[in-house]
Amino acid sequence: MQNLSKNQQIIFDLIDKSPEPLKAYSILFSVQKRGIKAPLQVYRALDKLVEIGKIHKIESRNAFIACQNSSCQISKATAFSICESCEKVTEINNSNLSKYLTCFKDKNGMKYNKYNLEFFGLCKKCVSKKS
Amino acid sequence: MQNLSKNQQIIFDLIDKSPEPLKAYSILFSVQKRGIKAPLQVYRALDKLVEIGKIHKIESRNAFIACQNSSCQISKATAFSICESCEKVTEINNSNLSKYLTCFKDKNGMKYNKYNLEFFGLCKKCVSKKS
DNA sequence: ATTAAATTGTTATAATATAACATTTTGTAA
DNA sequence: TTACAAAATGTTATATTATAACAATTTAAT
Ligand SMILES: [Zn+2]
Ligand SMILES: [Zn+2]
Ligand SMILES: [Zn+2]
Ligand SMILES: [Zn+2]
Repeated sequence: MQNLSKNQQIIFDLIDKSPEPLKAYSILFSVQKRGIKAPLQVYRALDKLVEIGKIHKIESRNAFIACQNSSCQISKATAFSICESCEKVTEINNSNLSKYLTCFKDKNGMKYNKYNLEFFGLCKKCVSKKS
Repeated sequence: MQNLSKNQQIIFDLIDKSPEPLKAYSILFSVQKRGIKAPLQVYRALDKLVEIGKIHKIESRNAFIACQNSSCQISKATAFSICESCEKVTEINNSNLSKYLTCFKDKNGMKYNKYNLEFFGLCKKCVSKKS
């Protein structure tokens, strides 16, 4: 794995330190003091980081999170749990699940080489708050 | 299931007839001749149609497709296959898969009440074209 | 008839993402 | 070490997707 470029490193560090998924323009705002001034600079770094599997995009939220697995095969098999109340997102690392989905074949005979799964619900904290 | 309103019906008909997922602004363009002139009118109808399970949003494409199952429990359990070459999208109706995912519990103990799964690959047509 | 909920209409604006082009840096191989 | 190609950067403008705010109208149940 090659080193990250300057912009990629700045943006990865920010996402990696964040306890929650970050949106592109909130990233842009945060890194402006470090010389990254335009949306494209952010999006290009994000694209690359996604491509090499260091971060993932949470599609339903248009937000980015650092890979918590180090075992996602370059973002080809991703699963997340999302709390609909506090918006906490956790990457799921479950070998049974990933095996099941990686091997899954539908009737149409199509061969899949990638999947993304998002679960929604209430995290433990939010469940207890409501009761 | 109550009847759809005028705007909802117009927009559902369009999506239902389309062989491919439709994007909001392409829908807007198509229904302007029928008196729907503003983005919000489209988005409101889309929101409602998603809510009642008549259509689904393909999150990775920001596009909408009619439900092909009639058995999606109000969009609480959705799975799609997406061809990365021709962008054909098919809703997967596989009881084994839906059972597995509906019952899935991760170590974190979080209880899920909804999921969305998107598979990516090459459809049969596109596979044979490349060989 | 009364009323609440849902839907519609409308203008403006926010948020997300890419096009196009020029320049610089980095890695690699003659 | 020079020459070349690939990757990354910088910059301006613009395209695409989505929501805020407010007023009016329609629908459906008492
Ligand atoms: Zn990961
Ligand atoms: Zn929560
Ligand atoms: Zn469906
Ligand atoms: Zn295809």
